[in-house]
Amino acid sequence: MALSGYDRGVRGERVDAVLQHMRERGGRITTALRAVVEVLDATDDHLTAQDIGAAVQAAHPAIHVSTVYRALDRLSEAGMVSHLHVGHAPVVYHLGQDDHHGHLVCGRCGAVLDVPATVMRPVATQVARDYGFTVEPSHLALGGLCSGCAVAGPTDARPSHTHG
Amino acid sequence: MALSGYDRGVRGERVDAVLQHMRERGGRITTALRAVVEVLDATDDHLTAQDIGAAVQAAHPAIHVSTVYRALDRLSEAGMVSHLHVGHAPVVYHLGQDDHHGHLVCGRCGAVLDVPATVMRPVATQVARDYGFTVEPSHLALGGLCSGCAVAGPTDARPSHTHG
DNA sequence: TTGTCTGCAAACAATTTGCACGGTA
DNA sequence: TACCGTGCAAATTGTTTGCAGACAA
Repeated sequence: MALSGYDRGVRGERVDAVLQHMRERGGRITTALRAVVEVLDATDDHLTAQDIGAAVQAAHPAIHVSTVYRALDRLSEAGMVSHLHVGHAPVVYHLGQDDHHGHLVCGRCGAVLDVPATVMRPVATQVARDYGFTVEPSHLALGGLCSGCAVAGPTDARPSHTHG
Repeated sequence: MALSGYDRGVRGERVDAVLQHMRERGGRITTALRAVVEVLDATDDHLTAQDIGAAVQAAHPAIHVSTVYRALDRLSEAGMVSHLHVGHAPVVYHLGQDDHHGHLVCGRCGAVLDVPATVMRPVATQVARDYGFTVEPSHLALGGLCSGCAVAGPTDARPSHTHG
């Protein structure tokens, strides 16, 4: 899912770029950190911490989920990873600061589609004017049904716990 | 917070209307159910289950939080109550099916502002056309900063756990 | 009377944290 | 070598569930 409608950089190269950035920031490049970044880089999906943990452990069984959380924290602070709250499901993470896009979250299958921030701009402008509310495109999520699920009927925004 | 920009019906009358609806639906009108509805009716705020539990227990100490959850479930199924996921904070509930409005969620103070669905319509239309995605206005939340918090600087959408 | 709801406690899932140790710089 | 980052286990938080009893209809 999470079919990116636009370019997000060349896969693989991104891993090095991110790690380089983390290094310059004074952080240490550990096995866990690298593994997390690689997992995130290897997919267009928006992954939960558990998803990432499982993927990381496939290669490095000793790496604990709590370490994944801490790596994600570190990456978030550095602005290299963003998170998104999708309904009642766990938080999903993805590579890159997403200042430049919003999200469409399917309430049925849990898919997350990225949309350029430009789509959101009109609403952002209007609520700024009418409510004094500053929309942060990065933390923007529109609930609804993706094209695949729309044919299956309405939703209660209560998808099964697994997503994707 | 949650300054309703439009009318939501006369307070108090709503309680009876909701309970009446529940009765007609075949449900039983218990002390807990009535208390939950009254709490929701008494505020424009969007309350967490814990908030509601506390308020309910002020009048009826014996009523358990799990009962509040079950009452909210019942009310949700009946379409009398809607819930909203705000960032990493707990789910908030409010009276009325909110098919007709969206939400602005402040990432700093946790305030939830209601906005008429019309504001969201342009985006809804555009993503429907471009992505085949059907936006459900009820499950729509724009993250950002409310007017009060905007002056205090940017956010990480990581407010303190308590909100309001 | 009867079956829905409730109270309680325990289960659960996601995430965080304290502490001593290990590995990166 | 000096710390940052890690592993583990335990604590937290929000929410759900099983069960026996209570109460609305």
